[in-house]
Amino acid sequence: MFVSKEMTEINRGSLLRAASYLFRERGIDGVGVAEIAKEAGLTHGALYKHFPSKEALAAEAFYHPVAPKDAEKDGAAEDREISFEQYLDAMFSIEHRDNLGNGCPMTASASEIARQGPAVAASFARAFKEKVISLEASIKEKMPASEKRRLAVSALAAQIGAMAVARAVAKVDASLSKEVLRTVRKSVKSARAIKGNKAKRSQPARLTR
Amino acid sequence: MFVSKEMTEINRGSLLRAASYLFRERGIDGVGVAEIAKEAGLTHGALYKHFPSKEALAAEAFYHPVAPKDAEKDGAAEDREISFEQYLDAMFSIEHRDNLGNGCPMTASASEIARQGPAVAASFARAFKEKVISLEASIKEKMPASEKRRLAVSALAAQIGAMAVARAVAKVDASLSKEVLRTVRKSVKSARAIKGNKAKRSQPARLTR
DNA sequence: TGTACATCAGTGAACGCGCGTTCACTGATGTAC
DNA sequence: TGTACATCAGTGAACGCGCGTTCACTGATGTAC
Repeated sequence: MFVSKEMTEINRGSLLRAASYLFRERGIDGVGVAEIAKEAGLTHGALYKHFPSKEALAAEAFYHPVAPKDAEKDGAAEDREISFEQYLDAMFSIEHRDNLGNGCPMTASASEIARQGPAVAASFARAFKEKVISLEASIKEKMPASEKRRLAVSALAAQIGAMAVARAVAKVDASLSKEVLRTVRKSVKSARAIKGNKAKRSQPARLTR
Repeated sequence: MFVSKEMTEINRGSLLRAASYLFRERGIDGVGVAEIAKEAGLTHGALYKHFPSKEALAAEAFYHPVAPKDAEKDGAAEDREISFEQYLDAMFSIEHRDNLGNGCPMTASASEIARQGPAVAASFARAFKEKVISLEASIKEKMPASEKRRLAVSALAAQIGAMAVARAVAKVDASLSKEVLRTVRKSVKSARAIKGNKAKRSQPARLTR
């Protein structure tokens, strides 16, 4: 167990991957460093040779979430070429609710970020903005950039809220849990359709000004 | 300090009020029993004469949130007669972000409920449903009940998500924090306007079927 | 290429800390006489 | 109405526990000769 340079980097990657998965699944406060290290096949002591603190690890894990096991080396192969519609279907699905670990990194931790340190908050902000940009790019309808951004921000916020509620009540009121996901998805979708229509009418006039 | 029957009930109320405020402000995991008891002017030991556990206290505090200091005895004087529009303005305001303690009981705790026990989850579900009903009632536009419910559920979920994000990034990116609140509020409002319009056209046909 | 030795990732016991909870004790309240 | 005493809300020290973090130690790695 006593470790070549190559192995060191692999272990660091394992720690990040485990942290990324577990934080997304159960939130930052919901997982301890010991469990993260164990999941990575190490002890908690080793974790502190790679990261100065749990907060630093959390900040980095949020900064660039790591794919679970089948790591695709070729860059950002994640969010490639899926439509806004597909995004929404995936975001608000029951499967996503029950398997948040591979989903968006903000959902499970959302309401506890305010209690974390500034490094985590900054990382959360960055992750949020990137996701917004990624969402904007998936909107194919013609509409002003500001409308796209509004749609993307609203969709993300709605997803975070809906998922939090859906998970909170899942065990105690399964039908409410499903209703929330279904309902909010529908609202977001119809907002897009309508804004798309509105934009088609109003946008040319705006552009020529 | 050693307590008449009357004083006992007052103290119980103080504990509930302190818990309700602090849980709403900082989430269940963000506050300890000692702080709650201190806020109520008691010690943590006394708390366990009134509630068997922190979870039981949290469940009850969620069940019927208590007004802060100026306790209005005359029943549910809270949500009386404000319009959906005003609801939204209050929900998505900066003031609400920075003073969640007197706001809706779910926002600060949203993403940590899934880690709490079933009593808290049940209480959360109940609080959510009641808030939905209260919101539905504030929608004056003519539209099918199902549309009202969709609007109410979506507005609440969006608020929970937007507020979580707004609070998370408030210290680290103030403009993003404001943008999220403003943007999501606008989306919810326009969804209402549009659904209202759509409903006016399609609802009569639906009713006669 | 072979040998001696410094490096440093990883180990696991131990630390301090705050948490939720328990419990022996206190003494004003409020009942029984 | 006055006295004796059981009740029980409140106190605060103490409990066990899990947390994030530290640290003396280990021993394969990989460099210097």
